[in-house]
Amino acid sequence: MAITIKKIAEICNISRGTVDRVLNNRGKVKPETEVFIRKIAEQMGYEPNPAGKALAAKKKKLVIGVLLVSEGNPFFDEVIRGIRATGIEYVAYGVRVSIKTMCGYDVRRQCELMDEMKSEVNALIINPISDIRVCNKINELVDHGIFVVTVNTDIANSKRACFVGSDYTNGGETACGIMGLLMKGHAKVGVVTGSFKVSGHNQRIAGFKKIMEKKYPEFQLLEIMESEDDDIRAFEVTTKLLQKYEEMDAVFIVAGGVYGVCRALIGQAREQKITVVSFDSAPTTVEMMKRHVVDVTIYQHPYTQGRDAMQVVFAYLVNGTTPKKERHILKNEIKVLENL
Amino acid sequence: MAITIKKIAEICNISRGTVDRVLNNRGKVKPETEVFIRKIAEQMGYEPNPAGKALAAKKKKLVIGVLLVSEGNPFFDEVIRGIRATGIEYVAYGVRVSIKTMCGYDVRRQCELMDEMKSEVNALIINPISDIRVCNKINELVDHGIFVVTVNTDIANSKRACFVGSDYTNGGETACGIMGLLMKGHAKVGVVTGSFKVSGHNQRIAGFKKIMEKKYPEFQLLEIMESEDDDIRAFEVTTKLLQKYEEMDAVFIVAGGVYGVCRALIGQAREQKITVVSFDSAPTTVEMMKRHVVDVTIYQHPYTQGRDAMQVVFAYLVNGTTPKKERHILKNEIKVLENL
DNA sequence: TTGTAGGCGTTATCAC
DNA sequence: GTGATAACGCCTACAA
Repeated sequence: MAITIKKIAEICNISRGTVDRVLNNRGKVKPETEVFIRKIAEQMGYEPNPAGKALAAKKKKLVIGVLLVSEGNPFFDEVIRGIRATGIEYVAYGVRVSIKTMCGYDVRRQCELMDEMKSEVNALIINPISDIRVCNKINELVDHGIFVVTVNTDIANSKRACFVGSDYTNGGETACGIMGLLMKGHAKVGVVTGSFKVSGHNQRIAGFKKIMEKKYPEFQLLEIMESEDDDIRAFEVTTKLLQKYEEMDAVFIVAGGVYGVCRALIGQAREQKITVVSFDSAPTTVEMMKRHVVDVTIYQHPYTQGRDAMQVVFAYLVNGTTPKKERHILKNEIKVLENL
Repeated sequence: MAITIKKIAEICNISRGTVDRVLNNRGKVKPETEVFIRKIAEQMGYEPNPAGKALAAKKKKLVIGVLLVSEGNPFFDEVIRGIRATGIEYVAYGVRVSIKTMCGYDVRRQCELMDEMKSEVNALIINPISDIRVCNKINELVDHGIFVVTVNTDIANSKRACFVGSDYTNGGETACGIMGLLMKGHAKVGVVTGSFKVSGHNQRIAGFKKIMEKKYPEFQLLEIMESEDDDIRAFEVTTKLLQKYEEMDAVFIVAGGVYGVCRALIGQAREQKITVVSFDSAPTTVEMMKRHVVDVTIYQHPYTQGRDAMQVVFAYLVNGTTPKKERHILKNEIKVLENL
């Protein structure tokens, strides 16, 4: 049988209450007693019992806040589905989930919503906009005692406890790896990225280039265009690419705008001659896979991202466990129509 | 706040003990009282609290038995890793894991080991040999009150509570899907299966054929050979295939023997001209991917299979939850070197 | 057949 | 500062 607070109390000849105060840093303990108790607990290898914690947690009425820049992005529909499904399991532990979504990269709005949540939640799951003001606001919440987990996108040098998402560089590497096989090592590739301002997109491109240089010297990267994750814009830039490069036989779609790119290919009747690798599996992307326009897509486990972020938060709030790894990285998977 | 046993007891004006006896089918309750209590519980939507159950479960010293035909099969090394890692999390709940492994498809031995475990475990995770005697033995354990979960391979018409594994047919479909893309729809395919006696292997072949007929009419399936999951045998049959079919430009490896197949390809200096799709990522398979002999491999999440099987068992034993779905199916993923 | 009570481990609330 | 005690929800002896 493992060591408990009660046992430590007996051994130290003090009450469980005091041991609890020490082990949970609640203060109001004489320094000597504190040191002594800590030593004993350490020595005996005390590990809090998750079931006990969970049972006691019911009274706390914990709230997990979720703040996502997700509106109009089908990827996040899945993330939210994972969060909701997991949240239902947690009601028995007295945990409630409060989800707020927003649309577009509006730094001020994200900070505002975080301010609102500051007094209402015990933890926050967020896909932060990459901006110093958001970073500072996150740090502010953390200092206020809120447990913050970033999901899908991380924010550098912030005090967030954990990041749950995929490895962007590896996503690009994987895209190039499969494209190399599909093209037998020879391709003239057009690239449609989301934005040069989004580091995740740039990382994917860097990963793609890295494998290209290492494994596929016959690959030729024609040009990189920005779609701003917008289908219309994607349609326009792809049309330009097609006109400019008659020889183009592959397209790497780094981010959103998949549908727009495909419509451009179809519009120029080049969709059967060009191999397309994209990311994620939005409904329109799936449709384009069924029409054999998109050949393969790289999948980032959106549902699992939501679920795992919730599990990390739950483990902390209810069981008092801090995540083992500060980055929780999911694999990039390759999907064809058959294993979607 | 959710409804508890205590509340039901108050409402019914009887003791918690009696309510507990009813709700957990322990008998020794007057039929009328039983009916009444059940009605109230139903009405109020009683759901046992997992934390309470977990806490009380500590005294039971539960044992999860694991019986795997796994020796010499690297796929199961990963399954076991998932089981072990998950098991460690469960010691705090008084749950112990007892793993027995065996080698080769020895029905009598598997039944013997199940007999041994019958009196020692509260649940069993097993990859059953497809045989009526094993099926009967499983039913015997279930009738004896043991919660049985099959992992990786299911056994038809048994009383097992849940199956955790992948969809074999879809695995074959996925293999054909990606091969179709790699070969631009034109291939003369040699197939090396494990055994015609193993239904999972046959299902994969059926899935492959299905997509072939539907999507790739130009595919030609040359011949199917059995390797008996043995590298030497695989080497031999592949060598024969190579000699017989000069035109062969693709190989579909349905099960084990990947290394043997690859060595044959290398031996005949055909490895660069032939596209290879295999299953799983044994160390030798990874090596052959690095040497560009195997192009892609289909991945069945072995670690996750182990982990999820444990979670299903835990939820039942400790939280009293029966699995929502009787089949817990993991996706078939496509792996290249970059996203292994 | 039913009721009582203590314990599983942690935590909050008192009283001292 | 510290200690005692009653929850949290469930289970199981044992008593009636």
